[in-house]
Order: sequence, then structure tokens, then C-alpha cells
Amino acid sequence: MGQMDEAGVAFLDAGHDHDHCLEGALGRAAALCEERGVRLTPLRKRVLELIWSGHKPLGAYEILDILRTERRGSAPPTVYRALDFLLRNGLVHRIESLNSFVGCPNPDSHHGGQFLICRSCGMTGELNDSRIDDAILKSAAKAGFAVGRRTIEIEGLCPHCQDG
Amino acid sequence: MGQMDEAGVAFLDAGHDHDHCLEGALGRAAALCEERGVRLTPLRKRVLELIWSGHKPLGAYEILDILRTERRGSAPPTVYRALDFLLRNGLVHRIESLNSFVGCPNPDSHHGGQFLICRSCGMTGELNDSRIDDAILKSAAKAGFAVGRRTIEIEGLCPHCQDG
DNA sequence: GAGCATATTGTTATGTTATATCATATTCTT
DNA sequence: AAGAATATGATATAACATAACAATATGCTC
Repeated sequence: MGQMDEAGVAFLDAGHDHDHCLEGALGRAAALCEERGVRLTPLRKRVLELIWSGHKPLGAYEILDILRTERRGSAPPTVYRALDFLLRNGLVHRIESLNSFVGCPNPDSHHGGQFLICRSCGMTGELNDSRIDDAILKSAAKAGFAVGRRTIEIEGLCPHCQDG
Repeated sequence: MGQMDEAGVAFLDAGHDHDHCLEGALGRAAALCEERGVRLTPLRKRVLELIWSGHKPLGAYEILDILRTERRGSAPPTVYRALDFLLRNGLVHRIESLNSFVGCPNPDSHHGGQFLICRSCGMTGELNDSRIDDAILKSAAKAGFAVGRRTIEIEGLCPHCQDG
């Protein structure tokens, strides 16, 4: 269902199951929050769930539009505060080039994330190729730069959208 | 003054001269536009000049604030249209993670750009390490993904700001 | 250089994304 | 139960970006 090797991409795997994915993600998130002593409240859980419902990055105001139909009084801070929590705990990533958010498939290890974003269908996959990271670390070290957060976003066409 | 090798970074070099840099950049820009038969109008040139005045990425509204003191009737579209022209011609890059713009030191070759961004002083340097790009292309190819535009932004501390 | 097409800029309005601030409510600790 | 810390509700506003149409400037053809 999307177990991946060093350079694999969950969303491209055959036999991929969204619902399973979602449930798994929510389960892992709950366990992780429990373990860390932080609170995955209903609101936060719901936002995470919405983000995991597809693999397309979701904008804050798209989330808000849905929340408004469910919780009276939902407003931008409602969403942004939940997102902030999820980001801090590595449960979602922010895609800078889209001002949008996607679920993180392996939130245990805090990591930057390298994203493949299909310009045709909007699907997003997360790489975690250590060779990319190595190349960046080496290059930065050579320049005497101390590396912190990495934003790596690759726009292009997913295999499916190349067929058409 | 900032000639760089495969993995060098202009802004980190010793003996760096901002004014020279600016003049050089404007000269190259003018030549390039001439060559391409596109018009580097006074407005566009001024915006490019403002962006090159520092190495800190400049936001559209920071540019606008300055323009307003110089040209009556400047408004957001004034800036965004100029930026659009400069981006299309590879004369500036957009830093997604900062919603800001920096000058491109070598605009001849259209390229994505890999950025080092100091979280302390805001300085930005552009890498162009083919090994980073290779790693990305390989990893994406393995996933069957056809790579288009790359957004690579590394936040951290520049050598100068590590000293303090 | 008059007329026309195209490109650029001016102008107003609005859309989209994100945060500040203070009030209220919930949960945790003791 | 009291108090501290955390989370959410509610209102306002800041920051970033584009749509649409009018006016002007430029380049081209004759």
C-alpha cells in the first residue's frame, strides 16, 4: 500500500488505497501525539483528516470552507492554529509553491520533505532521497552555510499524466 | 567580485562589491533584453535596480513603497507586472518561502536556482550545483516523474552569522 | 508622418492568504 | 476547587496577488 524505499514515492505505487492510508495516518498521528504528550483535539484531528482525504495539497481556505459547514464560528485562525499544531508536530507539510498543505506519511522523524507535484492532476508525492539531501548538505558546507530547513518542491508531470 | 565555480555562492565571496554587482547586473540585463528584442523600460529597470540594491530578497510591497515615492500612481499591478517581465526573462527569481524576489546573477541561462537564505541577516545566495540537480533528476526519474520547475530553498545561517 | 496594431502603464476594485488581539472555554495540576 | 496553562471563538486587519478596463506609448506599414 505504499511502503517505499529510499527514493520511492508513496502516491505512485500500484494498489494504493486512500482510505487505508488515511486511517493509518490518523492512527499514527494519534499514537505520536499520545507519546509526545500533546493533544490531538477533535478539531486538529478533523483538519488532519481533511488534509489526508486526497493526495492533493489543500489550501487553508479550502479547509475552512469545509469546516464552516461543520462547526459554527470557524474562522481563519481556527484553521491556521490547527495547521500550526500539525506542522509543529510534523504531521503535515506546507508546500510553499502552492500555499497548501499535505499530510506527511512518516511523521515520526522530523524532516523537511522533498515533493513531486503534478501540474496536471495536482497530485503530490513525497520523496526522501538521502542523495538529494547529501548533495545539498555538501554544497552548502562548501559555502560555509549551516543548513536548517529545506524547501524542495519539484513541479512536473506524474507518470499517469504523461500518458494522455 | 563573485565569479563562482560549480558550487560557489556569489554573496559569500570575499571582496564582494555591491555597487559593481548592481551595475554589472543592470548592464547584463540591458544587453540581454536588447538581444532578445524585449523592452527593459525605465520602470522595469528601476524595479530590477531596487531588487539588486541589496542581497536581501525584496517583497513586492516593499518595492511598491519605494516606487510610490518616485512615481505617482504606482499600485500593486505596477510592481507585479514589472516582476512578471523580470521573472519571464530570468532576470530575477522568486523565493517562494519568503514571497520575495532576488536578482539572478547569471540570467543568460534560464534555470531554476537553488537558494541559501540566512535566517539571521536575510542574505540570500544562489547555488547552482549540478549534483543537487542530478540527484533530483535521478530520483524523480526513478519515480517516473517528468521534472519541470524546481523550487530549492535552504534556510540556515550564513558564515558571517555563525560567528556571533 | 498618418494610421493601425501591439505593448506598456494607469487606475480602480477585488480576491486570496495569513496574523493580531482579546474574550471565552476547556483541560491539567495541585 | 483554585489557579495555570492550553485551546478555541470572534472580530478585525495585515500582507500578498490578480482582474478588468482605460489611457498612453511604441513600432510598423504604407
